Amino acid sequence: MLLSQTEENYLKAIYSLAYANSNKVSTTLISEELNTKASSVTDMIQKLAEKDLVHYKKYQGVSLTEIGQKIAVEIVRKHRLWEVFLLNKLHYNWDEVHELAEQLEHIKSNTLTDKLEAFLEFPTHDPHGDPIPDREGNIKHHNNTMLSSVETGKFCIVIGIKDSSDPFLKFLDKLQIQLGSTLKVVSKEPFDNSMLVETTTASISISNQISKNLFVKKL
Amino acid sequence: MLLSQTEENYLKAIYSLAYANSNKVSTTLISEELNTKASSVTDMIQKLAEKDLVHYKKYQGVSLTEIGQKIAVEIVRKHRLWEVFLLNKLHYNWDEVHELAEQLEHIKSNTLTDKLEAFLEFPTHDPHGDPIPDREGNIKHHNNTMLSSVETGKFCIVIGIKDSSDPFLKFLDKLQIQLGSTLKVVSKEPFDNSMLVETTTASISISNQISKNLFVKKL
DNA sequence: TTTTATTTTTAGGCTTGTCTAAATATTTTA
DNA sequence: TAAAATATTTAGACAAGCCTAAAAATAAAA
Repeated sequence: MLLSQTEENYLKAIYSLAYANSNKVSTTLISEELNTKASSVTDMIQKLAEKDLVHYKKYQGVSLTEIGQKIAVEIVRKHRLWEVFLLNKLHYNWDEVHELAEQLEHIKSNTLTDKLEAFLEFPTHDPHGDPIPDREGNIKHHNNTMLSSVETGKFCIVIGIKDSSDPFLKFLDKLQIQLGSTLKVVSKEPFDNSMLVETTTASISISNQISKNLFVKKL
Repeated sequence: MLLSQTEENYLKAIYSLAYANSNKVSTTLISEELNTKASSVTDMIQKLAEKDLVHYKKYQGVSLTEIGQKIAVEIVRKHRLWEVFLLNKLHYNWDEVHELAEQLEHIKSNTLTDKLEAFLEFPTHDPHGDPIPDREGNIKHHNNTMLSSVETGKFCIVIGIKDSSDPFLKFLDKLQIQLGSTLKVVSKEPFDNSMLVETTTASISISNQISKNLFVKKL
């Protein structure tokens, strides 16, 4: 089945929203995700339903069919592999790769994704710490420990981030916090839940808003 | 200026046709190149003329403006760099890269092309032997010696091909003729202008149609 | 439970890029 | 150079994806 970029973007949007909102997704939610109007979403949903890519009953919201889900995961796979390429090979910063990957994920080829994956030596996670689905669409979800829940005095490694917004990524760049950075929680401030953290190079204060958005692995 | 993929493809088509046909290009020629109808071409030409990307007077054919030419060369640059990537890094065959590069050349980014070029270590030619324009759009054209004009007994190296059609590329693959292959012209047949040629591994008969399409450097 | 507010869908319209068919220009040929 | 052939342009239509405005359905509040 050959889909337009737009159709692919709808599937991807539904996929990520369904993941965050337990399956059924509303028209409005999709329209916000894609910066379109609800009426446009309805149009496209009906088109996708005709192609058996989504389950749809009027006024009841949408969910992906098995095929729709499979395609969505393939796009996610492509997106994340390209992100790795851009970061590891072309030396982009991790806050720059997303926008470009949004374009590259739509390149059509039977062989490209697998060749790219092999060239990158089968990475398991993208620069944001999100897992890369394998050829069959299987995804290994990493654990959900946030920096905010690490105890005082303990060490941990940054393995991913929850909020991939541009300002947040730029902020992390400034703090010199990267995937794989080792952090030590020196102290916590009960008043505002901020914490004092040591990196290998500096000692920094991190607000609760930040620490709730950093996935870590405890050491 | 932000152009659609379609607009970019028109500029590229006009560019390569103008190169082969001394500047002015006819509507029909473009329609054949792009597999559309002449009327569609007229529509698009008028749109491109409004944007000052082509010179156009009714019934008189089109040519690229300076800006149009600049954009066309940028697309060619991107196309050829991606071809090198696909061949050198992802290990595609040279008859497979063109179609994929047709997609990749439309990826929009201010920085991607230059980063890709650096990653590939500033290649000067693509897998078909065509020169890669530099950042400023300068192109080094290679010499025009065809295999058909090499004298009996002389050696030469394959540096490019004229006709990049899929069957031709596949045929070269089968003959194990690649960029950089050394050939020796053993004998020529005056009757049909075919020639007997020795590669490092075999001795093959090459028709005039083939030998007229292979750029070589005499040794 | 009935009214009010919100969400979703329908209806009709717009743009891009394409098409066919008809009209107009240019080129070729006799 | 006039008639015939060919090339180009115009006119009108269509699909994809989007929009606004209005109608219909659902959810929330009184």
